[in-house]
Amino acid sequence: MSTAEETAGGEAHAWGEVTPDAARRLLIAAVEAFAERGYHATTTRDIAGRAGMSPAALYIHYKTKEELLHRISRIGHEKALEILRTASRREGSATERLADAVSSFVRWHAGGRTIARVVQYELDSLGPDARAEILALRRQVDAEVRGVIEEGARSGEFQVIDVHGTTLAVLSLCIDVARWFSLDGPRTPEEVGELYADLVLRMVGAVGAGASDGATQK
Amino acid sequence: MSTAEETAGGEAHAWGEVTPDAARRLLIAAVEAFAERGYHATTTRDIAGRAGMSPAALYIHYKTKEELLHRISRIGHEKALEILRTASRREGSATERLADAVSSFVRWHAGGRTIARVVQYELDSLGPDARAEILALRRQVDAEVRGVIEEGARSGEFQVIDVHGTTLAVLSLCIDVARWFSLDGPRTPEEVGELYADLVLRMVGAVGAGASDGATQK
DNA sequence: GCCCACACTAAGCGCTCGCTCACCTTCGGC
DNA sequence: GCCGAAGGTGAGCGAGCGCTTAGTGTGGGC
Repeated sequence: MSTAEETAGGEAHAWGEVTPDAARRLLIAAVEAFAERGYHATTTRDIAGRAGMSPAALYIHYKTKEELLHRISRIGHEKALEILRTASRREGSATERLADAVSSFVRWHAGGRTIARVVQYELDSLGPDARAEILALRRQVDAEVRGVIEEGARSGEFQVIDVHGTTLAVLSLCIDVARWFSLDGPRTPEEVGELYADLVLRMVGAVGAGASDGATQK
Repeated sequence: MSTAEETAGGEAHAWGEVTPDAARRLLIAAVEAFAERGYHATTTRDIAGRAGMSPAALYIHYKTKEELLHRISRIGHEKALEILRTASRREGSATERLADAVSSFVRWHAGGRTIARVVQYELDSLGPDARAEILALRRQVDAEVRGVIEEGARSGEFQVIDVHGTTLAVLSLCIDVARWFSLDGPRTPEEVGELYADLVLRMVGAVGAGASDGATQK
């Protein structure tokens, strides 16, 4: 069996901010287990075992199993928000920024599929307080994408009828990548990111998008 | 508390094929519970309670809790496949058929949100044999949508670079509706269906799609 | 070289889970 | 009007759950 760090740790997420070392190993083990089996089907014994520790060791670093999910969810959402902010606030046209946002957001959902699955699908397993905190982060994610689409629509770059609905659809498309993507599949995260960026530009009616020669972005 | 039939039964799915009556009530109760809390977080006592029966009654009609999920999953996937087949095999242009398929598929995911959630997100909770059976149905769903997109691409109606990837994205968009849609939200299932049909026609580069006046379909 | 704070383990507590079993109704066939 | 099958119940089993507690090894400060 491989250790937790060889699999989830290789997913381009540093987890550097989590200390001490044992707490980080437990967190990575929990991300893996939650992504594979779901929060409720994962036992604390399984998490501790993946981290190479006894079941009781978990409770030295975390108060409950739910605290693990809460921490994972917050770190993941903060990372997702950072990715979208970087893309949407750089210089460039709305078209360029939307394409960048979608492709990098999709790359994160595909490449870091284990954490993305936990972030996107285990939200309901959190208690009311923790869920409320995470939902606030999600509203910021939504606002970031909506902002770019709104700008493009106002400037005439995009042809959008329903900005809120289209924002929802764009995020929806990106998020669902975490459900179906597999590293064993025929596509790399980069390829899916590029394809999806092109599809989204078509959805918003960006000028020049959807031409027969393919993507307008590189 | 309301009974199972008042809520999930009102979701425009007949469940008529399930007999006897007690078995149907249990199935509807299970759909509700699985959709709300997830398969693993749902107890057999909860299901039986919602159906107004004792915990032991469940085992007269079903061998295990997993058999309930299997039955629900198969019925749901068959319904989904039927919806897509009806739309994709009717007469009309590829544009009309794709718009019809997307809008009716989305309406089903939004209006029948409880069963759609179970169908789309509890697949991994099935055992290997049951999952294999359901995956075969999902390949048929995929093929149905891909067929329409392929026809439109071949005839020149659509401008599609990657047929498989675009099919994946279209289905992805529809399926994710089950995750976020709420009847308490600002949109009706019909409105989302129309919006999404328009967005999908833009994605495939259908001629006339994405004009400033909105949807090309009614 | 002693000591204690710290990280960790072995054992197990109380509870709830999926599921079973002995028994009880109800009801159509004759 | 008796009878067996079908459908239901109350009680509870064995297992595994989240989590706790008493005790152990260890490394830095003095």
